[in-house]
Amino acid sequence: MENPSNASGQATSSSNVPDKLLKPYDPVAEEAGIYKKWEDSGYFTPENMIKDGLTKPDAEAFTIVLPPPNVTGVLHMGHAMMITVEDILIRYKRMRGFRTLWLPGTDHAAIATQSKVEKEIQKSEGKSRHDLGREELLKRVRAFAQDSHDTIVNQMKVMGASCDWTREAFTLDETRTRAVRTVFKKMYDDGLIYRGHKIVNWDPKGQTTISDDEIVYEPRKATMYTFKYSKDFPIAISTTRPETKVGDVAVAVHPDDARYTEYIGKEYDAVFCGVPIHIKVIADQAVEKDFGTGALGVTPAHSITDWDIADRHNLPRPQVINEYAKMTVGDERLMGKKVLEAREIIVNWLKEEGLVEKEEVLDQNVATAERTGGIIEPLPKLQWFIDVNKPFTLEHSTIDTIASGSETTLKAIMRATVGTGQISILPDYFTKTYFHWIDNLRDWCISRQIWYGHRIPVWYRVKSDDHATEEIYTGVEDPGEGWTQDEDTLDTWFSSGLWTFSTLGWPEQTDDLKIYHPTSVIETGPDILFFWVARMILMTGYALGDIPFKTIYLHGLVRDGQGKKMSKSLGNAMDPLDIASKYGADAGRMALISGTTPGTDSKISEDKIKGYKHFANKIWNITRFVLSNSDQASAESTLTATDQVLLDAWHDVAKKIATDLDAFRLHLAAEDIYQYIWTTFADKILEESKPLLASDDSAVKQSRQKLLMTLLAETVTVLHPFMPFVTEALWELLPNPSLRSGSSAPSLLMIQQWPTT
RNA sequence: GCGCGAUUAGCUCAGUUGGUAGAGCGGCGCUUUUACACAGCGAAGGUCGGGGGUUCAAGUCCCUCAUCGCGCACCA
Repeated sequence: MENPSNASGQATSSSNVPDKLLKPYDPVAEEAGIYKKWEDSGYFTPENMIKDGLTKPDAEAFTIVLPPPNVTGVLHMGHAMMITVEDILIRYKRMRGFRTLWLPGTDHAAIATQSKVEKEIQKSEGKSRHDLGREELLKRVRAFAQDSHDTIVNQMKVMGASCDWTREAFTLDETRTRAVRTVFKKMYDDGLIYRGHKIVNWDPKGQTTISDDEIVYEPRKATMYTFKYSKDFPIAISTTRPETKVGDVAVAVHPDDARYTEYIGKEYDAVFCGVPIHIKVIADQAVEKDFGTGALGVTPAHSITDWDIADRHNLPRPQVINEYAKMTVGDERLMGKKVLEAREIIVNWLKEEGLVEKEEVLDQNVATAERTGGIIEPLPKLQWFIDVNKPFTLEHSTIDTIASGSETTLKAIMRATVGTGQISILPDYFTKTYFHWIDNLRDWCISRQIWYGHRIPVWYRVKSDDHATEEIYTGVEDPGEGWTQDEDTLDTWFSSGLWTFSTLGWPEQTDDLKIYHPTSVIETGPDILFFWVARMILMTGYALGDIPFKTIYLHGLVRDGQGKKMSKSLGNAMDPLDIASKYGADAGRMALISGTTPGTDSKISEDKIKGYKHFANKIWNITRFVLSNSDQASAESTLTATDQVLLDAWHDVAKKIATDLDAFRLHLAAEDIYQYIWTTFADKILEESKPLLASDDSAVKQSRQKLLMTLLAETVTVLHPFMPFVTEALWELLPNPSLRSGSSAPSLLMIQQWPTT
């Protein structure tokens, strides 16, 4: 090979230094090709690793199921964080000899996806879902989901995700549908799923129910009016929602409140803005003496606490507001009016009648729907629920403190698994948050009035003999002719809750299930600890009597350089693809993981990413130096005492990195390998080597050459989980690149063994 | 109201069981020395939010206050 003459004179060339090493590292030129080599090798699939003798057949399994990204668009930096953390763990464990499976998939995200597509259709065609009809809308949503899926998979590959694409799953595909229906039927038969007429969170904007967890509270100013229903009514009450008061059936006071004892049990009639109401004074512990007048107007149909009070006192529950947040009672003044208009009308009426005693403005949290922003209207509706407190028999259990065949509840399962430490949460202070949530957990409303999702596997028909009785069927298979399926779909978290085992083929008793379940780690953001993580624990405990995973690793939110939350509307969102094309996926990964601890929000800036691009180039140049100066390096050379000390010191570093990775301290591991390579290997060892390599003492020289080659191969190996692309590219350029003997497998760094044990 | 977290160098953050404060970026000075200027060398910069306590020793443990953020509840 000819010595390339370089104008900047930056390189000495040597016969074993490949041309491309003479130029700065170009991530964009390398990364796509490298991913293809990995993928073509088939080694993302653990069975192929075993087949080729790279993993022992009896090796312990290490499993992560990918938290399925919603098919609502593109991946953002939060996803990038998730993929980076998981890929580091997976690559590390693969190199440590585990039977390593990273199972990918996507989530149909029911309401999120449908509302996004609906919005787009409304915008481009001016049509609503009702104009299109159920089938046509679903067709559009599916097409959108497919597009979105393809984008996501591409983004993941660009980031270097080493997941087993042959096992890819979708929360709405056939296998997952079978899992959903199987669990539904089992829960229905156990009496844990029931259909009930209860007060639910109704989103008038999205025209659907939502769960408690899908509510976000927004602080607003509200006027609280203190008034009496009529002139001769003895007790004043307070409310910020006078329009609901036409639905009042009682006034509740605290049993110990001396001011009102004389009225308890008495009943009154009044005509409230044209609506006749009948009010009974009752005593209930739920009333706070010190709030307002200490008397609470009970509106059972439109307030969750009032519904419960009505339950306790056997009160009627007249509905006065409908699904469109409009009044359903009264004369022409109220009937059909929106709640806000009705409020004004009633306030004016109260004032005219001289019933208002006090008006004050206060701060209030208004419940809004996370997805649509609509103000939640509590309404009584016939919906499907999961009973979290009802005892049932758990036939088979490996959950600590819950024996097979014993009676338990879903709440108890969620408590036991985490309480005993069988599942641990990182950082552990979230354990407290988790228990707090369980304490406040009520029955889970699982039916949604949208079309995209798992349709509730319940069918109805009217009995032919009496033409009156309704028959109900629930099951995995469609019962066929004459039956009508429930119109509603399931909350998207129902199917996500099954994810760790539905992806492994359940309800079939597959080998995958035996080998890879329970999974090792679930890695996700704390924002879906309740939505998803807790539901997985619930569902797995119920369906399998087992835990879904051993460790919950919660990463923090990724914010921009100024600490602002990234969002499209703020224009500060970063696209993982842009970062990869500008700095390389490796740089993006290192920037995401360095200086971040689980549970803590992190900030990422282009400067930070740029720093790690420089790091990739640094290793590139280290390799150039080592290769051009150690061409006579031989494995047979003996290390001098000095060099042995240096090698041992590196092995100590490598061991610490392994310890940190085992304990999920990824940020420490990343910083240690970075520090070692740059400040120790490059700045010290390489510099000190220059005179030694020029030495006449061949023992010293050969020892040093061997040391450099060894350190290069091993540091590149240890860095691989963090920066898989540049390390793989360099591995290819090393002369004798195999740390794993006796295998005919292609010499990919990805499948090498970790250098220390 | 209950609970949780954060507060460390100009900026962004590490700091695993208590043992003389670290990194990256930025800034400053010097160096184009044959791996790399996407670099090297050097220096600067912190009473670890305030106060109190435990200890031979506290960024690290305890109490308290302040500010910021988060979760849950309440919201008549």
